[in-house]
Amino acid sequence: MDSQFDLAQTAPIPIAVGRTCGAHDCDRCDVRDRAICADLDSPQRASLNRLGRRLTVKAGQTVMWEGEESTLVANVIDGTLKLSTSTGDGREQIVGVVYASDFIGRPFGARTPHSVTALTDARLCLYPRGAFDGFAREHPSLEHRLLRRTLDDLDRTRSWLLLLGRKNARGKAATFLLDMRRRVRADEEGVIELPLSRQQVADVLGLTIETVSRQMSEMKRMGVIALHGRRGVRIVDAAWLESMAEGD
Amino acid sequence: MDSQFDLAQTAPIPIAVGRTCGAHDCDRCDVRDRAICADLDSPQRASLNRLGRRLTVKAGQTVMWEGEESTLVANVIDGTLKLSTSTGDGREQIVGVVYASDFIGRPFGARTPHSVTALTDARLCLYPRGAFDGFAREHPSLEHRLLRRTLDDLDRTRSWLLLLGRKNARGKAATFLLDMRRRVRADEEGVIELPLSRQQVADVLGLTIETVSRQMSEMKRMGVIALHGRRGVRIVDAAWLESMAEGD
DNA sequence: CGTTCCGTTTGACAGAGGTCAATGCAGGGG
DNA sequence: CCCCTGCATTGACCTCTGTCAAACGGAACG
Repeated sequence: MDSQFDLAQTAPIPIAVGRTCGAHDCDRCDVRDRAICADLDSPQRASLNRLGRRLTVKAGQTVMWEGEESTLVANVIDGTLKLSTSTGDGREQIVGVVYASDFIGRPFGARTPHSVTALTDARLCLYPRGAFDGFAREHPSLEHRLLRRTLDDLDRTRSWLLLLGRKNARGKAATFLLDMRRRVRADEEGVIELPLSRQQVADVLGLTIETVSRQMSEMKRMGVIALHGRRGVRIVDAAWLESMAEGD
Repeated sequence: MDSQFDLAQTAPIPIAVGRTCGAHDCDRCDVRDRAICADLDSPQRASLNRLGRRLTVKAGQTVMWEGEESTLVANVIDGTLKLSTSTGDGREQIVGVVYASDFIGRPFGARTPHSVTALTDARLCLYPRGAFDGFAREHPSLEHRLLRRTLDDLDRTRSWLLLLGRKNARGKAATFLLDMRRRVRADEEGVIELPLSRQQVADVLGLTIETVSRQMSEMKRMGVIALHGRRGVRIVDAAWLESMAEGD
């Protein structure tokens, strides 16, 4: 149901092919004070760093597959990735979108419950799961950050249940745009560059690409938003959008 | 959208009205080895116990309200409760169902993101959030249990996104029944007593009560399940149900 | 044992969104 | 600079699920 884009690009690329480089300098890391390692002191960060490695992935590459053994976890240094699952007959649902400083993978568990695929080129800080688990158990401040982050993820995911279960297409599209406004920085003219294609937006919202397109077009016609090319959106009337998100 | 049942019973009952009793004996607690306090030693459990109190709630009572300040967290000793959110115009979505030994409330956060309402009579082990947070920070083994539990919750919630976003009514109903089979013990004849009314099942699946009812009736007609009264279900052909859950 | 209440089931109908198909258009390559 | 590829938009149609309404039936009560 997702485009051939993903299938074509991800199938032949095992994770080892991503470009890895040796240790990097954690003290100068871009996401140092937002990632889960933020509360570690410099020597602790260094020893965590020794467990892992950097990985650069290109847009479209899949880093982890749904249902496979959970062997890796990672911090996102840079870029945007999607978490997704599929039904037996191939319909896809995106269950999360992660950004710089977010954490991916399944610590303390045998299987990765969803696939992780890069939406943009991305840089990761990759750790073997077993080693990470051990390190985490010995560093409560790390586990604490991970716990808070997981609790936040859970809250956000549960609010998405309300969207998928009870909102109509209009409300879904409006909620999505408001969420993007919070998560993606706009340019000087207030235009947000969506990290997702129309199909991927549909996969987030539990809709078809046609319905998403129709909703966007109609909101544009109404003057709530303006569209700039395929990925650009400018929110013209945020209050109106908010009322739509609640279902009017 | 949920029945008057909830509104009538929950509105006038502030939490303080639930029957509380003094400290209980943690060492003899029913859920002692499954709840998050499982890895504490006896004196640690005792000091946690001193922070909290027992609370007995009746079916229909709401223990926490969506959006209110997060002042309480709790272990479920016994009974079943639902977590729910609503849209501005009153449509409800159940975002989780919790059972004995589960943990409820929002530690390390200002607001409770969803309401918690008892589906059956229930007993809770209630802690002030601030005190619990402090205790948790000082006891990594407790935080570790909480982290694992939260990671499991997140996985389960994400798989529910797939259900709500991409499955049809048939697939939703079938998946729900299979989930109940795992979570609720059947009697000698294999009959599962659902902890949810039809309306509540609808609120879990993002459907209307009529659609749920029709799906159940048709599955009965097909011989996949048998219905016993309002809440009883016996799964006759689990394999068939599983194929329906995947979408055939 | 009958009555009432309320959750559940069933039916008829309508509409939101999915499906299928054609057209439009942005962006990269020759 | 133009063409070509593939995503996006638009349109026509149909299906699934929601809505509204009525009938049913189990449980509690008199």
